[in-house]
Amino acid sequence: MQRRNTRQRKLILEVVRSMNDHPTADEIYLAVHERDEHIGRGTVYRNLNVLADEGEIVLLKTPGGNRFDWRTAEHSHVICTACGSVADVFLPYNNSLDDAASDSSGYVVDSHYTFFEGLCPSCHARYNSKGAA
Amino acid sequence: MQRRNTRQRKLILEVVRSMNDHPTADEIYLAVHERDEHIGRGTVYRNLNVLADEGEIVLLKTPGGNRFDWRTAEHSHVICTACGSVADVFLPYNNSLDDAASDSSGYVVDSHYTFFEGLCPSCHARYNSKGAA
DNA sequence: TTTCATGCAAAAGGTTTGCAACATA
DNA sequence: TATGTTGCAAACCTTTTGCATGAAA
Repeated sequence: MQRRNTRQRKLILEVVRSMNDHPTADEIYLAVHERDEHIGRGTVYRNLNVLADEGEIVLLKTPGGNRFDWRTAEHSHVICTACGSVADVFLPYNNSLDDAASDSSGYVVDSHYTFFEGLCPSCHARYNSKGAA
Repeated sequence: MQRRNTRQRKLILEVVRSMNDHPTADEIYLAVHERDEHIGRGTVYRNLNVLADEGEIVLLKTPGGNRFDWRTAEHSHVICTACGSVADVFLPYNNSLDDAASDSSGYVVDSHYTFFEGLCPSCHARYNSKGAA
């Protein structure tokens, strides 16, 4: 299937690249919709999948919805267990883990990703000031 | 909120413990429903969350639905990218990663989980015999 | 008896899809 | 001109929720 570089696809990629966080699909739809109110959700969701497929952006499956990241270099993520915000974590990729996992599971493992959980700076500050653990 | 150990809750826990894979919430509902056709989805989903909350079982968020695992000891998982099946991976937990992630992100990281991707034995065999990479 | 939990069905939240009209190559 | 893509709305799937009824403690 030969792909077409439509006006909409270009706009969606541009918008994702302009967003600094790790927006959910719907947040991207909202941002795109602000720039062109005739673009539908279907188009945005479809194109996000296409772009992720092509490697233009990275799909990040998180509880509460798929998120997308324009940084395609290998890196991990941390999610705030209080507010759900996501940030980047740059750590060296440990290839040997995949081999160890293959041995342990019997699957042919070719990759892994690590998801960290914790509190973002502002939630941490808030919890601390309220005295909760 | 004082919890009650209802007939339904006991049955649901029993069913999860009897399932060897990593069943999705709905698969568990189906299995429970086979034993008592009056139990509703709401009850099963509610109780799975309660049980996970209490630490009786472990909630595993995967694309395509939440899965549950009766093995509560720390371990990782591998998912087959072809058929979606999930298996256990027993690897030592690397505490130092959390510190490194804290440094990298600015979050206060307290845990992480690693998700492996690959092919399960039967999908691997199938792909190989068909000649695909 | 008190109040937490159930069963049912409806709602919610996120994503995908069918299809006729449209636009890109 | 051929066919991938859009826009719209409806369908889907998984999970949550409202509420009257039922059952643990």
